[in-house]
Parts: sequence; structure tokens; C-alpha cells
Amino acid sequence: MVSNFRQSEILEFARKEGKVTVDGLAEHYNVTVQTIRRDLSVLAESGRLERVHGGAVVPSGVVNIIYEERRRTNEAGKKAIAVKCAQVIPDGASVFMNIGTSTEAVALELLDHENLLVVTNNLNIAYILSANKTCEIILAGGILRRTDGGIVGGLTVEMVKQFKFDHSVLGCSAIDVDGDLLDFDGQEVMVSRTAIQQSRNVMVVADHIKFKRKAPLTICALGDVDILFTDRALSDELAANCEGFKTLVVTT
Amino acid sequence: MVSNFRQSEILEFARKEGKVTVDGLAEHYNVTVQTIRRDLSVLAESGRLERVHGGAVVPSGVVNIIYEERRRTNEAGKKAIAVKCAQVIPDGASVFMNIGTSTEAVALELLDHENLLVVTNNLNIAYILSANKTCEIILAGGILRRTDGGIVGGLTVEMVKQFKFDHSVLGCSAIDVDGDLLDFDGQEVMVSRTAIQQSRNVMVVADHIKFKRKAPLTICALGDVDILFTDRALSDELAANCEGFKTLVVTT
DNA sequence: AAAAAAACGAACGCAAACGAACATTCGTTC
DNA sequence: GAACGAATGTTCGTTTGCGTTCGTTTTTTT
Repeated sequence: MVSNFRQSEILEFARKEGKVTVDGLAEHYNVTVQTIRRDLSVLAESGRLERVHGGAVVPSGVVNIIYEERRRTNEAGKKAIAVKCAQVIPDGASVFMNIGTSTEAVALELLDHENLLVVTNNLNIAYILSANKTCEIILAGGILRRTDGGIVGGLTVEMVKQFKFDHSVLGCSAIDVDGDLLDFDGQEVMVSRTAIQQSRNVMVVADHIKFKRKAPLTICALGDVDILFTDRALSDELAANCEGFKTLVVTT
Repeated sequence: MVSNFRQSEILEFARKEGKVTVDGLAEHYNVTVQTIRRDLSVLAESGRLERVHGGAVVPSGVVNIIYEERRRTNEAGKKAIAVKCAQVIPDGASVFMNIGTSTEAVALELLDHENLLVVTNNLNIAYILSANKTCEIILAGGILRRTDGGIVGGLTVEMVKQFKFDHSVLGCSAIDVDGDLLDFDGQEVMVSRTAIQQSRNVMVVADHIKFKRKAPLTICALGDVDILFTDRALSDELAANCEGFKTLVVTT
């Protein structure tokens, strides 16, 4: 139970930013710090925030995926990639996003976009974007994979087929030297392929580690991809291929 | 139960803006603040708004609902109802569960069942049951409603249609004196109806408060229900009806 | 390790918001 | 046209929120 307007907004704030400060909030709401302290006490007592000196943070633990995700994201260069990718997506666009921590990073960067329609088979993305009030979220149905919150299976594919997306933001497990996108999971591959078919603009987000990995299944060739976002320069061979494929490469 | 045009507009307003103020609404509708307070009370009582000093806000979103829900669930006699209902469901069964705190309580009681296949349009249930490793969870796809973690819409219905369930566990917003099951949300009604069609055994979980409430839409008649779980004795009239319907009533 | 600064929580008082009870208006029913 | 019920307005005692003050705890600086 929140007892005033501020508290619900503070919660929202905290979830977006990961933390809030007493002073910052006091200034923002033009009230005394004491009032803010009272608010934070209430929110902390009900377990929705964790009080720290000078402010409050979102509690860690299973309950809050956003915060954990944010931490995981920040430690890598994924955020930089995500920022670039989010810049390409305009307000009001329809977007598909699949399973993967890279795509989740993009979701975090989409929190301030407006009026998006996002279709995803990734439960974490649904959670992250639920903090964005103007965003319509459509979950693809199917079998829930508890290891990563992914939704997979034939039903998922069927559902994705019913849409036509302005953009799709895809992650993958690995990228082969010849440019093929690879993955471990056959069911997820089917979902990704379907999304590619249904999208006007296909974007892949992959940090440099993906270029060193291997995976058994092919999702598609880089030629099917419109923009590849990554954090290091590609090998000469791959760069040349991309030119041939007319695939735009964005390096952070 | 939206008893006047204002209330539905206020809801719309609140969902758009995130909040509404008593003063603002009073001025806008040119009525006294007391009248607005009455409206907000009604909306808050049915859980569609959360009352705060000076106005109301939309209930907190899905992200933290799990945590809050767990607390809310335990406080009522819902647990007792849920225990009874869970006893009826054997290991290995296929089960559909819809939106509602009562069904979530049942989900908690299913954590020790084995090899269930659970289809749900309730994100919280998916999360709760993800702790049960032997349980296969299938999420119905569709539009995510951030206020309660429900998944609704035509796509959801289509997906539910593809299954045939041993049992379905349904909650509702209210139960009419003549035995009709009622709900606020038209889209959710469609999902529930579909689930009933596709189920061999239909079970409804409803605490006694539901018998005092009203809601505008009919899901089905009690005659379509095989077992009704509740925590207090029914009115004589309703009990007699149930006998006529061949609906088994289980009271905790 | 001591001192200074910042943050904290408890207590008090005022003003705003609140809800219960009662009064009024208006449309329906008999 | 009298009786009724639902919706709204009115009044009033009660509760709640917020600023202020002050003594305590925590953090930073010296």
C-alpha cells in the first residue's frame, strides 16, 4: 500500500534508476527531506525498497529482475551496444525482441521511448518494459523455459507469425567466421527465423565474445541482417562480407 | 461495478496519467470532492485503483506483484480454499489457471505436485510454479496487462483453444445471487469461457467476499461449473440452485 | 582517534484531507 | 401524487500528511 502520490512515483523512479537519493527527491518534489525519509521508511517497511544512507535502492534478490539485470548489463560493454541500437528505434515503432542478455540490455534502453509495441518471447524483457507505461507489451505464448525466462516451442512460432514488425532486435549465441548467426537451441532458432521473416528491419546485437564462440545451429546468414551492433571492429574477412551483404555494421 | 459514467472515465484518466487527484476531478466534473471520494472508494474497493491521500494511483505494476501478492494471499482464508482445490488435482494432470489472486493461492499449493502441465495467462502463476521443477509451464500469449500480470486478448483465446485440459482452476470478480460468475474485464471473460469449453473438470475458487460484489460481465452460469470452492456456507437460494445444477460445493 | 558534518528518527502542531451521518434533489414505481 | 431509492451536496468530528525542532547515529574529515 502506498499512501501518497510521491511514493508510487518514487517506486517507479527507483526501478528505472536502481536507486534514489533523499536530497534528490526532496528537491524534485519540493518538500523537506524529512518528508522523503518518511516515504522511504514506508516503502522500506513493506519491502519494496531497501533503505541506505542518503537514499534507497531496489532490493536485490529474485524478486527484482530489473536491478539484477542492470548490474549484469553494466559490467559488460553491452550497454554501449544497446544504446546505439535503441537510437535506431523511433517512438511508436513495433519491435520484436528475442531471448538473450544483449536484447535485455536493449530493453533497458527503451524505457524512455514512448508508445512502442513490443512483442517478445523473453519474460525478463516483459518485466523490464513493464516499467514503461506507454509501452504495449505482447508476450508470445509457449513453453516457459525456467533457466532463462525464455518462451519457446511451436506455439511461440505460430504467434510470432501473426505480426509484422518495424524492427526486430535479436541476440544469438555465436557468430561464425563466415557470418552465420548461430544458436544452441533449436526451438529458439525457429522463433528467431520467424521474426526475421516478419520484420522490415532486422538488427542483431552481439558483443565481441560472440565472435569467438561456437554453436551448433544456424539461425541465418548475416546477409539477412540489416544492422549488426557490436563493440569491437570485425575481422577483415567478416567486414568485407558485410559489405557484400549490404549489412550495416555499427561499432561502439 | 462501474456505477456511473464518471467512474469509467476516471479509470481511463488514471491509466493514462498514472494518477488522479480528488480536487482535479471535482473541478473537472463540477461536483464536490465528497462525490469524487465516493467514486474513488468504489474503484479502490474493487482493486482497480489504489487510494492515496489527495487522489488515487493505478496499482503497482507486475514487477513487484509477486512479493506483494504472496503477503496478500496468506492473510485471507484463500489458502484454505486453495488447499482443498489442490487436493483434487492429481499429479500429472493438465491444468488451466486464469487471472486472480485466488488462483495464485492455488498455484502456491501446487508446488509439491509432480509432473503437472499448467497453462496460464497469469504471469504471477508462471513465476510461482517455476519453483516446481517437474511442472511444465505454458504461457498463453497476448497483451500483457501491467496492473496485474494478466495476459489477455484475442491471441490468448486462440492459444487456449488449442488445448484440452483435465482441470481448469478459475477465479472471478464476483458471483451473482442467481449463480452467474461475473467479471470486470471483457477480454478476460473470453479467455475464461474458452478454458471452460476446453476443460473436462471446471473448478471455481471464490472467497465469500465475491458473493457480495458485483461486476458487469457474465462469464458463465454456475451450472457450467463442476466444483465451487469457497470459505463460507452459501445462501439457501444459491445452495438449492447448485443442487439443481449438479455443482459440487466444497466449503472449508 | 577525535572532531565535524551529514543524515537520521522521534515528537509536536497546524492545515488539509478524510469519511460518516444527515439533508436535498430528482427520477421511478405503485 | 405519495413512497421510494439512488446520486449528490453539506456538515462536522477525526485522521493524515508535512514542516519544524532537536537529540542521536552514521559518515567523513582532520
